[in-house]
Amino acid sequence: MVTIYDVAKKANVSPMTVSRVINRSPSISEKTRLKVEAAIRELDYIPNKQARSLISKATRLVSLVIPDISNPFFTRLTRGAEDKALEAGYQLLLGNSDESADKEAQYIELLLSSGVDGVLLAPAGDGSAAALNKLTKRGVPFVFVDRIAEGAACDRVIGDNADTTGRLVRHLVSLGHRRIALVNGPSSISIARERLAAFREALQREELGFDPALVIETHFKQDNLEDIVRQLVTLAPEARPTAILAANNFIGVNTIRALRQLDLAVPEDISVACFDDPEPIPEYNPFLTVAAQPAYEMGYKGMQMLIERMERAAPDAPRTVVLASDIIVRRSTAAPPSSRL
Amino acid sequence: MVTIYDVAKKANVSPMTVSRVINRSPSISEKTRLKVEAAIRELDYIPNKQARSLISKATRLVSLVIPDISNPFFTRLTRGAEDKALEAGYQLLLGNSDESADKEAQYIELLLSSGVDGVLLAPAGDGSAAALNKLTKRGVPFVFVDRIAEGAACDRVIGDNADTTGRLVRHLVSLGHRRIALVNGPSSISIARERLAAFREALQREELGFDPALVIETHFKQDNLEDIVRQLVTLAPEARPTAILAANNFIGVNTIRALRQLDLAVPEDISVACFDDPEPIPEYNPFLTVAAQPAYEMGYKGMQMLIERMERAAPDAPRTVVLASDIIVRRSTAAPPSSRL
DNA sequence: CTGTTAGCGCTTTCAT
DNA sequence: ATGAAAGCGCTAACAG
Repeated sequence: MVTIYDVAKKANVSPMTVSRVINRSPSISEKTRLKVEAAIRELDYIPNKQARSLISKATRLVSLVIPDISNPFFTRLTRGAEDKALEAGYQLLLGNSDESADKEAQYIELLLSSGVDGVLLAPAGDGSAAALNKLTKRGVPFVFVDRIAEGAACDRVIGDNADTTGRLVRHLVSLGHRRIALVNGPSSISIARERLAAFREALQREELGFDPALVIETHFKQDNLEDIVRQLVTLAPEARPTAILAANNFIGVNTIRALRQLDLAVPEDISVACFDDPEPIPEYNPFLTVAAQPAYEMGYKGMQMLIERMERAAPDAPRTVVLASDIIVRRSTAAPPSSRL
Repeated sequence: MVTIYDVAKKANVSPMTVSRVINRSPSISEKTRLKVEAAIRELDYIPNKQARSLISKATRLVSLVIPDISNPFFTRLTRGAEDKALEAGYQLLLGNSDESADKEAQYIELLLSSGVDGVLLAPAGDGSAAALNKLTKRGVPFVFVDRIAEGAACDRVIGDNADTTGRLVRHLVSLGHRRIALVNGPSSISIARERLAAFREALQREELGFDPALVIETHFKQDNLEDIVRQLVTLAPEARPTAILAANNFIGVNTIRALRQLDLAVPEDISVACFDDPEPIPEYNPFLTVAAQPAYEMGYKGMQMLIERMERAAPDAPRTVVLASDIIVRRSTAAPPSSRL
């Protein structure tokens, strides 16, 4: 391995001078600098980050911890985070928590020993707070994206769940739907709580009653929704929902699969809309009506805020950035069957 | 920061003893071990990886360099790679090359100074070889996934392009197609070359002539394919293709978009099939007929081979693993218009 | 502008 | 089974 000593010897200077050249110290004569740079090139010298980090306590490593990179929403978010990280000279360590607070905690433990400079996180739930305390204790800043964990005061970039939910409900009501079901994520996750609260408010605003039987809680990654959906569609005709709002793209897609298994046509028999676009590639055969959250921007902005924290360029008080969604109306929503009689 | 010295003092032993406990050295008395472990827990001590790496020359960091995480094929591949890495105690550094050899080279430069133990790579093209030489020179092993760069003898996990192309062509021919176009990726990328060669062989096997006008080279990330597609569909009726084979999911999807813009219906007017499924989530409204490559397995197996290299548990000779695809017939392919008259 | 000294946190080596 | 000394590659702090 080539070290500064090798370079120093070749350039006939002290190791410290080499260090100064690497770090672009201004107090180096042009002549010496050129001499050292030549030696560096000749020897193909690359500074050892481990040694530097040992002194500086900074690694230029950041981590992004998300539930699952396979979900197109998080894929886009990841791409945004990576782009910003690279721009600022940080490298991105990727971790999937699979919506498990345990796996997330394990991962954070790993990060602690890797010495990451910061963590961008879509927490698996409020149970994340314990692991996050360890980060705080070690002075590793973190920022929430998409979701937050209760009990941690830190920067966050989140979607406007109230507004978005309201607009989705508005869309369905404007089509003529009066009984709308919500298939939600676990209430341990902030976005599920916010979406439920906004759902109730939206129903009230539309002067529709709230029927607890039309709200079902499942997991954001649950793929078999047949039982849940059957429960909804086998309600008495006057209680049965004519539209289903799914709290994320996974639930949306799997709701449609379940409806198909139950021989119900979307949107003829029942309408479906969801949060987050399941389509990864600009549309060619899109089906689901969705509230498309700006996932790329969430990742990008979240990383930007994290970098500001790491570089102590942010005010002490936690900041909140709220991003709006686009409602994209596609084929999965239409007027309810009754209004078409 | 808590160091082994702090732990040593608290446990009334020497730092070396603490080091032995951390590293599970067998030559430690049960009693001492317990004492040290208690001190570690009390002080919330976490070993500093930078210091360890400085001595061991290993970082337990691996990198995955792919063209674009946004492509569902690479998303799945990434998930496979991450799962295997975590299993083996490695952390994954993610890099997007955007199909640019320059960006890839820059990224590899970064990796070199980060001291990654190995790199899993879907090279942007044959131009990658130069950057890869630097890895070789520094003794950093790398493994190819999905694609290879000419001029580097290393392990690889690739798809069976010959067989897959043959089966896709077979499918189209069996529907009655006689004139099939290939919209391919750049010939600087191995999979594009292999798919073209296999395409020619398949046509020959099916006793169809090869028409160079029906092969068009574009980029795997090009999103506006209108000109290219127009060029194909405005050929004289007897020369016009009745089916288009797209060399990846992006090209497939954008071919369909372009056809739509040209007011051509798929599959009524023209059939389309492609490599790699553009669907990220188990089917709910799939349209494109595809050759689904086992992306997750590619990532997983590739990472496994890389780990074997890093840990010197592999034979010297480069290994090649070839994985087969599934042909999934969906709605975008049907009999050609002529046969339906 | 350049060099010397010391030490970051840990482990290797050699003693005991 | 345990410890003392030296040093991994680099830079902060000081000296000149």
